[in-house]
Amino acid sequence: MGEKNSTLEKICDAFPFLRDAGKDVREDVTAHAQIARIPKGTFIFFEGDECKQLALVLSGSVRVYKPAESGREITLYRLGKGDSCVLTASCIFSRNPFPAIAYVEDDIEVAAVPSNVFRDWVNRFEVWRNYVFNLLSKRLSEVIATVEEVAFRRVDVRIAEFLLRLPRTNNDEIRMTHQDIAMELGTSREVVSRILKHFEDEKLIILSRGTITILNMGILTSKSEG
Amino acid sequence: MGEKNSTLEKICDAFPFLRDAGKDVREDVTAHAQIARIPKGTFIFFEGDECKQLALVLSGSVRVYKPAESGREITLYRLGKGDSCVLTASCIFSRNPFPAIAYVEDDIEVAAVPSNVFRDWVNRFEVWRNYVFNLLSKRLSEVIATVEEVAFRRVDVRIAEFLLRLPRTNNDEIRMTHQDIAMELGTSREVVSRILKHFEDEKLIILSRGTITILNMGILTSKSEG
DNA sequence: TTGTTATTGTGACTTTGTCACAGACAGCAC
DNA sequence: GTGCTGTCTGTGACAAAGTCACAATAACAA
Repeated sequence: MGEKNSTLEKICDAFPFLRDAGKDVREDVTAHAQIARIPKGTFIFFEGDECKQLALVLSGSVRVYKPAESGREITLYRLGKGDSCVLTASCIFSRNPFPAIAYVEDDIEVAAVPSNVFRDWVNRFEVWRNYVFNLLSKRLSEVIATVEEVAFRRVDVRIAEFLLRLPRTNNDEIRMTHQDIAMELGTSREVVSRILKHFEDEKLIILSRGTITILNMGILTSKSEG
Repeated sequence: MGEKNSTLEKICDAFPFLRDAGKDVREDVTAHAQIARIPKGTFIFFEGDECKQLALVLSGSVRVYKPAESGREITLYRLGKGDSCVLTASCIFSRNPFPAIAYVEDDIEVAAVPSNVFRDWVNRFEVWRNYVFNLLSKRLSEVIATVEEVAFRRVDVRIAEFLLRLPRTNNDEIRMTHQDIAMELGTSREVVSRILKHFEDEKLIILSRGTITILNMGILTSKSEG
């Protein structure tokens, strides 16, 4: 019983609207959600032909990206705490193939719910319906923002922006290869190397194998706005 | 009464799932949906701060696009028969600004439903929930396809493809300016002119002011696949 | 040490985007 | 007709981005 409560507590932490939800909603969650861990490197959604479980993400990170034949790829969005793969589920449900790939880049903890149970929740509870709508509109906004990025913005600006919102060590170091950045932004490794080299020439960063050290935040920031 | 029935008939024509739906669903539609016409050139969604009406499109065409500061723009998707702007509605409902612009490019006929009524339908009827989910997943697939296009595919290929799926007169003429094509694909007018000129040099098309005549479908098709 | 692999650098080239124009065409006024 | 006024298209020069082939280097294991 104590364990059950801590499970619900964990889920409420990622899905705060459940705190204000009715007792029936919360009891259903307790009754059907199974906490599970999925290790880094796992590709989700494509295991079986159908997905019988829907994953509500409690922690960790899932990268959803689109690959090209050429080998290039681009990140569309990420799933984190409070997200879930309803979108994939809805694609699969409506028999459209989901047009992207998702994989776990940071071990995730999920509350797994059988698809038919989740469907039932959406049928019965408005809070779940609202959740799903909000999530879907958020996703669409993100992907539209990606369209704008690739169609209209310069790559140097996008790289500067990207570097600035990346986690850094206390020495302002970023551990990431040029290839990784290219795959994030949908460009090619050579282009990233070239532009980073320019940044280094301008004393904005220092490059070494596998790490980028940020020297001059200010100018880099102004670049990311230009 | 005969009028009411013909209204429902019109709506069923665009939303065929209503034919198989329960009597309660259909009666609600008859009771609340108002047929209206919106003329070409109207910008939708941004009239008032909130949209109190949801439009179910019966005919015509709405272009949803993203503009850039430079003046360039790109089409994200279109709404036609059987579509609706639930997405916008959901964005507005969740207080995210809708990150694009929509305007009527071909007079549309819509069944207008008050937002709160539609919300009620979604709460009560599974057919409407399914409709909304299918629509949203379709939209997302479309926008993801757009990301792939701009990130990974060559402009000449995209233009060839675009020309081939455009409506033609019986003389294989397409009435459209280079600027229009550029705005469709998210590139610039000069690039379109340049590439069309190449196509003309290769005897694939003939250019004249405001029209493009397709000469050699076969080679153009093979280009569009390359 | 030597080999192996991942990562980065580089030069030459093509494609795409930008800018600043110059013509060319259609419609309309006169 | 002539001339005016937009809109549409063409062009040349350049910058930015993507592609290709290959060299150089760092990290690391055998």
